[in-house]
Amino acid sequence: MKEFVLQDDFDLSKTNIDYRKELNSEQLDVVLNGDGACLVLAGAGSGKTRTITYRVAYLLERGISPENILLVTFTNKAAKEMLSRVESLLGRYPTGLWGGTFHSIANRLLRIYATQLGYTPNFTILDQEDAKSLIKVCIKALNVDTTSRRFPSPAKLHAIISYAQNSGRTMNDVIESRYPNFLEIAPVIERIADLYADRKRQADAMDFDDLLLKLQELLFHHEGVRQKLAHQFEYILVDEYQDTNVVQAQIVRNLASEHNNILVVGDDAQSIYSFRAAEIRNILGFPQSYADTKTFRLTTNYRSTPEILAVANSSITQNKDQFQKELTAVCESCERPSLVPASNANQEAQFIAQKILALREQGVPLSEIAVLFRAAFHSQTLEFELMKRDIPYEYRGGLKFFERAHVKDIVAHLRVRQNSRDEVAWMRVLGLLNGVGLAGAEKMASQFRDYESLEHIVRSHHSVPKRAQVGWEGLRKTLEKMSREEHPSELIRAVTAGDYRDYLEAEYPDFMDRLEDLEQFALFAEGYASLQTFLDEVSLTGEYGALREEGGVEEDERMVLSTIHQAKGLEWDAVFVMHLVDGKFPIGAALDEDGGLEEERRLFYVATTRARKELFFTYPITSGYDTLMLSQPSMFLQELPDGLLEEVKLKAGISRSQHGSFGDSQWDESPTIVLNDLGERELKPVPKMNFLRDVDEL
DNA sequence: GTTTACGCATCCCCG
DNA sequence: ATGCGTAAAC
Repeated sequence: MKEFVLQDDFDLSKTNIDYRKELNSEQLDVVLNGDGACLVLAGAGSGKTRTITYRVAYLLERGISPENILLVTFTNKAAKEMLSRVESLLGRYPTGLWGGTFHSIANRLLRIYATQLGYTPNFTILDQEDAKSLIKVCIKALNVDTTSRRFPSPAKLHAIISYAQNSGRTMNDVIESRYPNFLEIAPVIERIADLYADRKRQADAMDFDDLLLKLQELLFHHEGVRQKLAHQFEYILVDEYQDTNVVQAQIVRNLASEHNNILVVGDDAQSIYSFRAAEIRNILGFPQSYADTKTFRLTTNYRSTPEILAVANSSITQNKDQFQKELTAVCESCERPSLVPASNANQEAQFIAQKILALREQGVPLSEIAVLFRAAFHSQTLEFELMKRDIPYEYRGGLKFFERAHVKDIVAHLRVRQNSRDEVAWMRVLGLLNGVGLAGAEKMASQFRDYESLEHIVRSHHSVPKRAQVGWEGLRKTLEKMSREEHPSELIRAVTAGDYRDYLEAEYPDFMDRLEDLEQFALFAEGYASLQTFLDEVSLTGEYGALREEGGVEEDERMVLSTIHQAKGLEWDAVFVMHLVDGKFPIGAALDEDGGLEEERRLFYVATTRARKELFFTYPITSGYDTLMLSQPSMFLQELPDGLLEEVKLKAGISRSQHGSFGDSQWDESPTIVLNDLGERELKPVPKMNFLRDVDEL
């Protein structure tokens, strides 16, 4: 056992926590010797979160003030979880500790220093959709000819602009290397990008990229601020460092520039955010960037069975561009992961639903079961199946609650209340009025630009298109009421009590449900003291912080549907990875990109290593409802050596299979897949009745 | 010139 | 289901 050099001024026997007992030697080493520049290479399931949590607790026990510690995590949820674990370790919540994502930390700091950068402290945050609509306005304002072949969509344009900013490269460079087909229109794209930046300025607004960029700008150009902050953050810990980009790395470097106590944790095998310009060299080159870096390795996997790890280890060795590593399992042996070919997406969904029920019978709680997929919309068929069987689930990925149209409408109202220069919000609010489209909204919004506050705008006279006059009068009443209110929940109710209610009723058949949503939203808002904090939370998390109860079902009783990206850092007893066919996973579009295939494989690695005990790989061998198309199983499955997986055959009498326990009679009706003598798959015709039923379910 | 209605393709991943 | 582009009405 390795000996540890302890801090002279600190006696480990006097701590509340028995670090030696609760951590393994690798973890303990990090916790006790994590001062200075430290790189922790932590494999999946190696107790990374545990190590960081104990490290924070240790620092606090050593007498470091919470406000001198900065903990950067990949999601805000992760930060909250870690801090509450610190609380249960220490018996007190580390109030004042800085924890959150890069974006949320940047937001907090920028609210303080906004004026030094030419923004006001109540600047607006633009989300993806806002950014898109502002770019749309810019395209129109520039009179760009978009009819010429293959002009990029606003979303694509934003992706290009965003990538350039996050990678610290020029637009031209990015277009040349990643979007060569847009090379001829590169000058046009740059003009759009410039106008987009101007418009954001004018609206006192930042998009997500600006949050990072402006913070970096602040630290770089304002020496006093850098010194103050770098002095404040005595200890900095960064989780998931393999997914940081160059801007984030610069921010970290600046913030750590006084004390140099910078501890980063990550795993190059789990780098899955290159589309966000994540820079793997940040972690690989960390020892070169920081002198006297101490490197730690966590290589013992406490999460998964050896059989699951064998699959993960074997798969990731196919990647060339990586550190060689192998995770060692300590869990007991169990069954091999299952390989489940289904005849179509519907049967795949049926199998998963059925198996989930069987697992629950065996005593696995629903909250310990997850189904993972590559793209948010891959879960559709499964969702129908789960609803049909009343299996409660929680969906992660895809449209977040705060991104739903009616919620965004309300938020837009709140935003103009907070920042009356917020052009994007105005466009949305005005666009709701009858007779007002893109042009009309812009005409009106441009008149509002010079006013100081909402109150002034409401009291003044504006030229309003004839068709919109009635609508505007209604809106003016709502805004008038809003300018007298302060609290977010009252503001929300002011909107839903006004003309917006009529709009909802006219527009959506399910408007009662939506009104109910908005009342929930107002209730949620009651927990916030200021409008600014509330809006920040809405923009930066996209989802309720605390899970709400739906239909009386609490979190514990629900299984999880999630994209693999969102499943990062999480774990479950039983995991299904679905839609494992070529074209879907690895997803076709990824193969065009440099290193795309290897990133897809890392994604497969992340998915695999989420499972503790049971793992199922499922895929439909056909797709389409009218014309059946045969699909190939994912290459990630095909490239695995024989014997790692247990193939499950779905057919009549399936209860005889080794996995047993789904001998439900309805399987007799299901399409049949058998292996012929050569081991090739034969597809039996799909029974007609069954086929029609499938169609009805759409 | 604008708005809106309608048919069509489309949808990777995130804060 | 959403969002785009195109064509008809205000």
